[in-house]
Amino acid sequence: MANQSPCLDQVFAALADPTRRAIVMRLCAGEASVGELADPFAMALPSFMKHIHVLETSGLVLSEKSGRVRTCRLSPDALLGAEDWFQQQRAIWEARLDRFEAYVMKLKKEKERAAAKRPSRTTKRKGSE
Amino acid sequence: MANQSPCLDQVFAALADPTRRAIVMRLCAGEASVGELADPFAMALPSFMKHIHVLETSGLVLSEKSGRVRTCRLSPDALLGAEDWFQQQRAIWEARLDRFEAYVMKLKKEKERAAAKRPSRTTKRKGSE
DNA sequence: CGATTGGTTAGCCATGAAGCTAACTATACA
DNA sequence: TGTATAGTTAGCTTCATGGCTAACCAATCG
Repeated sequence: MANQSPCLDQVFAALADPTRRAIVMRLCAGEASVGELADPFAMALPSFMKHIHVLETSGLVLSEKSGRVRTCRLSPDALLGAEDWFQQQRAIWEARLDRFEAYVMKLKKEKERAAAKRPSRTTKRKGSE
Repeated sequence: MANQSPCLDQVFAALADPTRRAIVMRLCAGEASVGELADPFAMALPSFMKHIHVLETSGLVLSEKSGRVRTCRLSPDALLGAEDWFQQQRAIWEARLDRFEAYVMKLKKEKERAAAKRPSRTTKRKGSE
């Protein structure tokens, strides 16, 4: 019952913006100052800083200021947490698919057995593979 | 150079909402009607339908109506696409970490070699691990 | 010291997202 | 045929987001 997702909200929201995804991608390659990060974007600094702030409050990015330059780096935990979520969903999804496949196989076998018993009923299924 | 992300925007935005994540999780376990999906949520139907619509336009969910009931199911592609994004970032991140580690190792060796040459300079580094 | 650079704060605006109610459509059931 | 069920559409509020400008620190550098 524990709602383990209060941070996923913010992580996904942060990653929903292409600018912020680009920042994350850039930071994957190594830490950088705000100015360096902002450079490729045609955007006023304050606007850009908002993105940085969103990334920070989501936990995706850490930063600290030394002198007058703020250096940002990736905090892998949030990223990994989000990736985990996908993997969990995929696990459930795939488990279901396996069960479904097993079910289909069972049906198939039963049908074959039935067909063997009374061959009168010919191939009368529609597009079921 | 191809900007393969116009959909990631919508996928991540869709997943940023806990209601919609819950819907996705529910659909991982198998398809369901809108009514079934909406049942656990204390929310007016039209509001809930908006979430369904967001999930559909993001490509995460497919639905079709037969009779008066609309049945929803997960479309795994978008989910996998988003998961891919994480894996790509992690790959870059880890490659960098490896390079960084190699670099640190190199520094370490050089330091040891230097220390072996002139043992005068004792342990004079500050908290660098 | 004074100017420049790098970032920050404050405040404004437009848009969109998330919720609601009310009214409507269309299928299914009696 | 009439009524209940399952969604849908329309339209409204409220609040968050993403962008801007202008003014403001605070380190550096000449």
